[in-house]
Amino acid sequence: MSYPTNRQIADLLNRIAGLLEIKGENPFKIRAYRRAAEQIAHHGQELAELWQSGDDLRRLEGVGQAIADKLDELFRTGRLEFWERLTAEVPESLLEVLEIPEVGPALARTMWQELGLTTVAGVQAAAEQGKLRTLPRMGKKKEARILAGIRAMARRQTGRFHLGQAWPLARQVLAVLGDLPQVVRVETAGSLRRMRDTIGDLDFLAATDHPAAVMEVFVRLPDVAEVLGSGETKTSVRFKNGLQADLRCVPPARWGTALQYFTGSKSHNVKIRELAQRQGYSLNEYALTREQDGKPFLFDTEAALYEFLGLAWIPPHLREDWGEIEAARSGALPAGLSVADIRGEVHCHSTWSDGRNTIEEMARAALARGYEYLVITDHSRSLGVANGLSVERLRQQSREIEAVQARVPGIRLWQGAEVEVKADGSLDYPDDVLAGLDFVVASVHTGLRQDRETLTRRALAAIQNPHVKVLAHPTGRLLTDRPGGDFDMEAVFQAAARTGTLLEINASPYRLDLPDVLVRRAIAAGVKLIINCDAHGVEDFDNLQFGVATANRGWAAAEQVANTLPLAEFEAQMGLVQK
DNA sequence: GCCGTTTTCGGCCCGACTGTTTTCAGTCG
Ligand SMILES: Nc1nc2c(ncn2[C@H]2C[C@H](O)[C@@H](COP(=O)(O)OP(=O)(O)OP(=O)(O)O)O2)c(=O)[nH]1
Ligand SMILES: [Mg+2]
Ligand SMILES: [Mg+2]
Ligand SMILES: [Zn+2]
Repeated sequence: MSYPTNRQIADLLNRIAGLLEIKGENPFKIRAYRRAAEQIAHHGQELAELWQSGDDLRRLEGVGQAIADKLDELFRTGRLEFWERLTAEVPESLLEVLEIPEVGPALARTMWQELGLTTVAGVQAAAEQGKLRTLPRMGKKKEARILAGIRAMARRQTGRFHLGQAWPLARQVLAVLGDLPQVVRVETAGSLRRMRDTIGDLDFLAATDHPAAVMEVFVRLPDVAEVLGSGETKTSVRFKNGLQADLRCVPPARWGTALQYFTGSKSHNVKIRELAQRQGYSLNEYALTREQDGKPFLFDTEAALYEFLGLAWIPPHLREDWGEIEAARSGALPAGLSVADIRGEVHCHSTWSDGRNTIEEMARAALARGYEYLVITDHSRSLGVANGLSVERLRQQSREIEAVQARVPGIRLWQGAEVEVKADGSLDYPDDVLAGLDFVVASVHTGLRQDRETLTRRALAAIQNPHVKVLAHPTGRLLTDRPGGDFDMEAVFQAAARTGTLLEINASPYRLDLPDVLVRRAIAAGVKLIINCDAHGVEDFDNLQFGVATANRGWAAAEQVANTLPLAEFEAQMGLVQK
């Protein structure tokens, strides 16, 4: 029997919240379900394991007696009576209706009760026939907005995007807005500033006394397909590629509070505002207002605001309500690391397999970034689609790397390989070949849909192989569609901690693997990490910032990341021979 | 439903934009 994962539990609690909302339940109860769901989704250790070892699930924030009882029932029986009763009362398909932009719980309820609509298709048909406008507080315009929302959903333009799509577009927008004379300051906010692994929309904050002029430029940006809304201080657009963007404008004097607000996360904001309340203030994006006399306090910087509330400035990537507010109060925020702390990488490709640049070009690009070392790890022989190297070609490549090393003496090069972990757990080169390599990185690329036991056995075999120094992209997820394999990550972490095998934080925006949540859990388990761009071309080294952000979001410090070590120490620690 | 540097009961963040609302509800940030 397999237990529900944290993700599945969180989804269930969110679905309960949605149906309760349509039912018209107490909004605070609904918030409680959503809050529990979020905390559980962000918990690095599986609740099923905690439950099995007899831990009290109420230790999790947001989980009290009622939800703990439900989890207990779920783990014991695989069912939840409360959910079964609820779905008997409120059709589950209404949750899809709730997904339609512009359709909230109130409208979902009236459409269901007044018109018997319970599906997206039904709502669409009713809207096309002009039936929705007969409902209270409904009219032609609202009906049209709903139809547009359904079409956007059908074109799959309402999902989430990875950083590789969001980041470049955001830089372009930022450059245009930053050049305007009316703009005093402009910054990305929201999940992009926090560097979440996926981005729902782009958020921009501009400090200006002329918001209309700035928003005018914003809606005329080249790739804007549609203006979704535009008021005095805020405008939303959708770009041609489906990404949405919000621009919020505030007077320059409000910058500190506004940036804090618009950076989020939502649950972080709620907690900060509750903290302000307890201290006798009310906080919004404009000011911190003293309740007793209505005196407003304005802040130029976020740091000044956090300090006023008795907190250290919290880096945006930590603002997820994972305990960062408590840590900021007690001076226990993680030290973190920056891109400049990374001294080299041990996982990259060249034209020898599926890379776009030669070994020399990769070496020179790494050197130009200030790297002290680089391991070339082309694919191993069984990965035919990626032009994996035969043993013979591996030998030839070794001579090529030596030749490049002679031409590019400023950076230490080693020959490694990204070696397939085959379906039976064996590696793709024989031991003597592995022994001849300076650095072996192991990857599970194939058979990621195998069952938990098989997959975990493969990962453990790789970690325990004495030649393997790194397990690359450990979960195998691909953003934004493919979830990782069903590995027992707790077993993976324990094995890696025991053997000292490094777990990768793959910085590719398609992967970010380990994900932030698991980085945090891995660190707790004593695992050492390493951040690699898995560069397939020189420009991929720019992705390092995403990997570093993922480490930071997982509360890492430099000492837990092996490639923050300078060359000599790295060599010593990795047992690399001096040639 | 959860929770406690005033509380085990009584609170629970706060504001922008839209539409048909003639005084504000709903949705979203
Ligand atoms: N105080 C408060 N702030 C909010 C609320 N909803 C959103 N915000 C703030 C914090 C968010 O990070 C910011 C931008 O909102 P978004 O909906 O774009 O969320 P965010 O960018 O965090 O995630 P996303 O990737 O876009 O889904 O606005 C809210 O209900 N209350
Ligand atoms: Mg956003
Ligand atoms: Mg937004
Ligand atoms: Zn690779």
